[in-house]
Amino acid sequence: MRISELSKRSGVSVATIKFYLREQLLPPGEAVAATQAEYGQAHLRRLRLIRALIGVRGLTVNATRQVLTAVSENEADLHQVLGLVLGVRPVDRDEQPDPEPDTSDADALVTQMGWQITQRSPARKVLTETLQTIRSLGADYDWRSLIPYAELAQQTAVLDLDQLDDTNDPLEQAERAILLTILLEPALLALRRLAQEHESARRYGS
Amino acid sequence: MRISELSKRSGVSVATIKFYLREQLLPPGEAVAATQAEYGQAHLRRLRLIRALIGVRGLTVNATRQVLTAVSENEADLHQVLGLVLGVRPVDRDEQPDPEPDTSDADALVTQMGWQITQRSPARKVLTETLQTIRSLGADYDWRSLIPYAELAQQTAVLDLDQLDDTNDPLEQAERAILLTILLEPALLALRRLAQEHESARRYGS
DNA sequence: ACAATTGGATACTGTCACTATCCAGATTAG
DNA sequence: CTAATCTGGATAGTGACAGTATCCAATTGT
Repeated sequence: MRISELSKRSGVSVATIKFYLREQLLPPGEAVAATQAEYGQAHLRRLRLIRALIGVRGLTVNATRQVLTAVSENEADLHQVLGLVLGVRPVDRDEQPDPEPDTSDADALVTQMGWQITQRSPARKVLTETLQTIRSLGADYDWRSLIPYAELAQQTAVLDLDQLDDTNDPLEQAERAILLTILLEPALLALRRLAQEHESARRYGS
Repeated sequence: MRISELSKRSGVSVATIKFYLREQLLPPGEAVAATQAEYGQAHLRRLRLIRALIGVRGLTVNATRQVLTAVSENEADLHQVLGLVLGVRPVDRDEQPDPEPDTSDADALVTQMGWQITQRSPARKVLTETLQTIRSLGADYDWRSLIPYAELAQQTAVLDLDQLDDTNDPLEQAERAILLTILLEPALLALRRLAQEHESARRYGS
């Protein structure tokens, strides 16, 4: 398969495919001549995954590369892959992470829930920052307010991980981990918004 | 309070405040002379809210303006405010929404759940698109797979709306609606990631 | 009186995800 | 065989977005 066919089958322009090759999101095809390379099904598959992560979930190119390399370098160890995939920062503005970001709210919550989590999970920072922001807006809100949410999150996580046991192929597990952890996120937020709308209609509706 | 004091108290640069004024995210101060205006507590409060929506949640300036005007124009009707806030598109690339976006997956799910939702909720489209993407990546996934998630989302929504009943002031309710629906989103995703990491450690951990 | 600050207009910057153009070599249609 | 097309690779340009920076004349504070 040459680049133009890859483009046709994926619906991604040749220029964009070249861009992904340059950015090392897509591995180069097998060079068959100085100006000719061959691409396979794996490329098509990966290209679709890239489009999903960037287009649907809105990951940056950098974050996407982190996810993809994490998966291809650690296919064997599902727990490791999950850790790496989960460790990808939702927004990675700063290059230098602060040596000691404040995570006190998250720490308290994690302890209370009895969760076993590495200290450097970016989610800790996100959680603490969001809570600080909400408090700075005058609401009376701390980690205790989130405990009911945390319990629902735990049930969600059980649902998620159950679906990884369906298959035994490590590569497929790794890819499914991406789908379930990252790609499902917009859908879960959409579900919450729909449920909120329903609940709002039920309580205050005309 | 003049603009420089507003800047100091909010931590937002004068240039950026001017930008928000230009973009009509922040209402103009009370003009006291040709080159002098007075800002009050409401401005400070709103400025912090703007920063939270743009900085923490990553809304665009346009989406932020939609949320803020929705709130200030419909303070009275909480259900209406919620509808407008929930209707803000997470990403608003296209100006012209397709006349008939495919929402079949979401429709089936909404019906199954017995939810009462307007047809034009953007969440329907997000949901359907995400499912289509996941399927195009080869996974066997449809709206039925989301039912357990939808039930958890419903419980989440109940938690959310319970917290709006704490106060009776419409303005405060509207602002709290923003905090709970929009600003809490990154925190909920962070909670899910933490729970996933814990569950992964529990199942496959060292 | 005079340096500093203000609101407002205009122009500029940096980032990001592409997109377009060129080029020499390779392939294919006639 | 040759002409039109396509290829991978390098380099430069685009458009959207969220700010920044600079100027200006009109106030202020001191």
